[in-house]
Amino acid sequence: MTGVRKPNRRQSGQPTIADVARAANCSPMTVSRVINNEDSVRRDTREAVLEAIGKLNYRPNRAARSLAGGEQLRIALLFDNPSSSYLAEFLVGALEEAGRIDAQLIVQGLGDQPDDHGKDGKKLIRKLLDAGIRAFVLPPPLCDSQDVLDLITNEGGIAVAVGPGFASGTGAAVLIDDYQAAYDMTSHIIGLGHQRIGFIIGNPEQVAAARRLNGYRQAMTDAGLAIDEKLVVQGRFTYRSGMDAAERMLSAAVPPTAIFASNDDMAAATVAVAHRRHLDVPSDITVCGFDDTDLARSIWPELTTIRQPIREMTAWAVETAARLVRTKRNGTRIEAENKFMPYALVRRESDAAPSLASRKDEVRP
Amino acid sequence: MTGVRKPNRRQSGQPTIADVARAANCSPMTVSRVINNEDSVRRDTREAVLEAIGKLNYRPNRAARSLAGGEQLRIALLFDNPSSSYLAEFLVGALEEAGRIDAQLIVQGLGDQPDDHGKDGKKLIRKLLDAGIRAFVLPPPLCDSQDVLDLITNEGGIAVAVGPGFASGTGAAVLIDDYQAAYDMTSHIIGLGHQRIGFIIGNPEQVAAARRLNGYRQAMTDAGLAIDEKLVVQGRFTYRSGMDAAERMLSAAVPPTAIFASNDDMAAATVAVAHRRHLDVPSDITVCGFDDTDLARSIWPELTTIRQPIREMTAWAVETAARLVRTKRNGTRIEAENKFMPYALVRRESDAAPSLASRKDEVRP
DNA sequence: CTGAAAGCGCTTACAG
DNA sequence: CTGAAAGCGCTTACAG
Repeated sequence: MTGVRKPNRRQSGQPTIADVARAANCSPMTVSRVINNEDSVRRDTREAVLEAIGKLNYRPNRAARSLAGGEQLRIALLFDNPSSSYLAEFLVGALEEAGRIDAQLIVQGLGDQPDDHGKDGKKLIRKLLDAGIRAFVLPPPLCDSQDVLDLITNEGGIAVAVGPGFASGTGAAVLIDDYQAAYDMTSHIIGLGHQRIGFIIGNPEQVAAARRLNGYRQAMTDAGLAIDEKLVVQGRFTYRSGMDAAERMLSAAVPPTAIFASNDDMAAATVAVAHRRHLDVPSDITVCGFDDTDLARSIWPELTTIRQPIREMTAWAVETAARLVRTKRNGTRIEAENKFMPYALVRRESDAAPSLASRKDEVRP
Repeated sequence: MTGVRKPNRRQSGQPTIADVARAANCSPMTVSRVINNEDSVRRDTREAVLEAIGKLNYRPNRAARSLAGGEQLRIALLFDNPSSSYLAEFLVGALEEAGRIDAQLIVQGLGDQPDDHGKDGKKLIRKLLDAGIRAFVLPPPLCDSQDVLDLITNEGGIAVAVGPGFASGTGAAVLIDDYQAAYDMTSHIIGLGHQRIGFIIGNPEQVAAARRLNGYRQAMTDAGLAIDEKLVVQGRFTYRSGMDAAERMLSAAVPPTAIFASNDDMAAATVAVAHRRHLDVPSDITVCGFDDTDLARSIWPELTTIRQPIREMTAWAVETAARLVRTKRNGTRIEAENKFMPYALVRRESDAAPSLASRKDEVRP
């Protein structure tokens, strides 16, 4: 009477798709369909399955899923950002999310040649596409390159941009409202009483840099303040470029009483230049940054700056990349998707009202 | 004559364990044994398998492995380092290696409460152990806590330390010779002509901090220079602690002509304090750091410092953690293992010979 | 709209 | 030291 004893190799004791099928009185196949959101399931069948899933607290086994599906969800995470504190946040956010959704992250830097990014990036992406990777998470300036985006799209890949100037037409993008953030910071500085406010522009390859510049300009205009074009200086988001820009501005016949650098590296450089010229920050000059990287708290005085939720942004990017790959595989059309995240103005010690000494130099409108 | 056509569901075209078995003229089982480093495989069999693996460029399918094995190689990567440029390097090294060996990384930060690390760390590690994770890669100061190490060992886990003061008795450690590196830097400063050289000590919880201090002391003594204990000041590896220490030293009746801060954050703070006091670096005072984080190149002047190969160190740690877990699973006894990596003194712009003005203040021995 | 069968690529549990 | 069989938990490819 005794049948062959089936060896039990189940480890976890977790319910399986078969358990759910039994509880819902259907086949495992139907459960699978419900899990994967296919719409060819009758409404009440679906509901019964969902109820069983809930009751049993069933969670699909990811390993089985990817083995059977012949897929392994691999997401390439390219980075190229000069700021390693940005990078650290970027990576941590991605790793946490990848762990959550069981995606494998392929992390690749773009080398250290500062001006070859376009080419390097395309070469690397081509290699990854050849290796069968279809999902890419791209930080700026890579995600601002239409060439790069086109390359990925043409090969059937998915690109999710983190912090671009605009969303790509074929993928998704997560960003903050750089324009509004710069507008807010500029208004904050104006609110302190400053009128001659300098601005250091970021890397011209990044659209976000232009948006920050526009925010500054509009805030100045809205406050009825004239913009002295000598005080709007091109930088490249690097420390070195910030030093050059600050030197130029502080050598002006009538120097600014405040400088808004469009990232923290350039703001830190501005503080260093000010100190070298024996100017106190903030009593002689206000300096504000953007990004709230570690550097903002690793210099003295600590920087007033704009904080982006970088971790959350990358996490969203990874999750979205995974989702879009699945969507695409199902043949569903993908709509461009933009996700705006909140930012915050973080006030620290590098800003203050202009001193009387500097005020008398000001050109009143 | 036509048999049943077997549907082919293979997607990737990647070679499987069966392909390797065919090429090596053995069973899949034997290939599996070789992959998993079991030692019950005859030498020439193993070699044939390895050759086939190499020739076919075979990579085990992760999903199949964890589905069949009921488990997945998961390595917890804990971090707690205040420096995000260190963290970025740390993560990139780990990710690259994890991709290579196909391990899943569980990345966890220890929160932001600065003084609760011991407790927090233990709690988190216990949670991870409960979740079945057996491999841990730990940076300082976590890896310097015997409590933490014991906890992991007692639960049958493996700990690999990155940059500890000493190797744990039950796991492995990868480090540089902090003592010798500090000795070299001190000798370098002495070689420039300095005699009053201050030193800022790091976090007392980290054994590496003490080693750096010892290197400094020995180099001074070997050069026949007296150490003024007023110029050996306790810091905590943070920017803030570096500022306090530098303030103290530069307020001394006879201030130093050079300061060797035992990490870059404290060195950067020292430069800021010097600037605030209108001292030029390096013409008025030499400042050197340790670690060569991004910060070293994000301030002006750029710091002369000691570079550690952090990426390589973490990569080794991940690889070793994976290897030790497998070894342990096989029941083989694990020997403590120490890996020393090379370091380099990177000379930049923050050091110079002492000026004549400062020389005349010096106490000649 | 639903299901029975076969298979994904590996490992466990035996057996020799 | 080596291998044949069965199974991990899911999905694909068919068939109705």
